[in-house]
Amino acid sequence: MMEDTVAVPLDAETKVAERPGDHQAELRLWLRLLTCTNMIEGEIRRRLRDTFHVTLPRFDLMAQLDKNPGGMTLGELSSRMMVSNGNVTGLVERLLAQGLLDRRPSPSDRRAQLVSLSSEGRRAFRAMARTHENWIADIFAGLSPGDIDDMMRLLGKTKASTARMVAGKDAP
Amino acid sequence: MMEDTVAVPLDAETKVAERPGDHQAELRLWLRLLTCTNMIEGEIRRRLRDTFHVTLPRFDLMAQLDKNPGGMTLGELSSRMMVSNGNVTGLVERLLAQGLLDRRPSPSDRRAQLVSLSSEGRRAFRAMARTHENWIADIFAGLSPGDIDDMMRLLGKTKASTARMVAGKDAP
DNA sequence: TCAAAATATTTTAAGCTTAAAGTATTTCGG
DNA sequence: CCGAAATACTTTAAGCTTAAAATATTTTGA
Repeated sequence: MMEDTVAVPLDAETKVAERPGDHQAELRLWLRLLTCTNMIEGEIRRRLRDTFHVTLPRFDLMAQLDKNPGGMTLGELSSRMMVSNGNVTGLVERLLAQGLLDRRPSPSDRRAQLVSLSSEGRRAFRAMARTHENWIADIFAGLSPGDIDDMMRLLGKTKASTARMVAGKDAP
Repeated sequence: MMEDTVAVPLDAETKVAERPGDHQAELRLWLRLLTCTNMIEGEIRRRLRDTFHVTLPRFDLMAQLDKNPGGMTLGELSSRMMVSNGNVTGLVERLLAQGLLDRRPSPSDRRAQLVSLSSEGRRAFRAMARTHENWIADIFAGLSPGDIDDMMRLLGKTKASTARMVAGKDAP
């Protein structure tokens, strides 16, 4: 059997199941990626809570609506946010109760409803978004513009590599 | 495109708040980092569930115990995993109920207890870890060794930059 | 047309997660 | 020694999240 054929697997796309199970570099990369992201996400959550008394999921939902002033259905929110339908149902309920959203039936589909930011919701979101943008800039202030470009490129490559594994891959 | 003179609300106050509030590059980087990490994490969760009927937090807890055969206190688990004490209490309860953990009182401190993998837990974890390692290798298969090095370095830089913001920073 | 399939949403049950408050024990300073 | 502070852990209340089942409506195809 092919033993010492270390030669770069190229794009072979053959599962890694090659020789020995030594994938320490990839494991360490994944651990660092996860730790780093969680650290940033935790800090953003903490600040949103302490400064604006809002949770990250609610902020994210409001951000989607801010980008779509015409309103969105729950299904659109669900797919844009990459979370389940039931999740969106609950988030919208709570934001409606806070008076940050408006809701109206879809004119074309009686199953669906359209939600959008209320005027209070839009005002609140704009204020939060400005500050949030500065937090993010501060967090990445240690990276040069070149670093940011490099990281964008590498993350793009990672995303593409991951996409090959998600959903099917083997499916005909 | 956006109108180009939106009169930046220049509310300064933070260090980044230089001239204009244009931190689009950093925002896009953060969005991509988050999306990429969530995509990978979601896939790993899905596979752990479908293949081994285990959740990621339980897998992570078992991984800590596998690295510490002498047993760990809940507090050690909590700080290593970077989650709250109450969270660990619940995870340990469920893993004990599954027979995957052993628990004994700490010989030196009657407030504390030591938990470790049961023999069944160790056997189960080892099997899962081997497969998990291959999943991670597959996911990052699109990155060259050089890419992995670059990404490790950039994430290290990001982590250091973030650490400056977390906990205090302004505190005297 | 009309029944079956697809779609939009809600409900349910289970688990993860946290902050804050509470309990038990240990440590420390006087 | 002894009371105060610190530490290890648990409990509680609230919210996030998902998969799966259920409901309502629309679309589709014979």
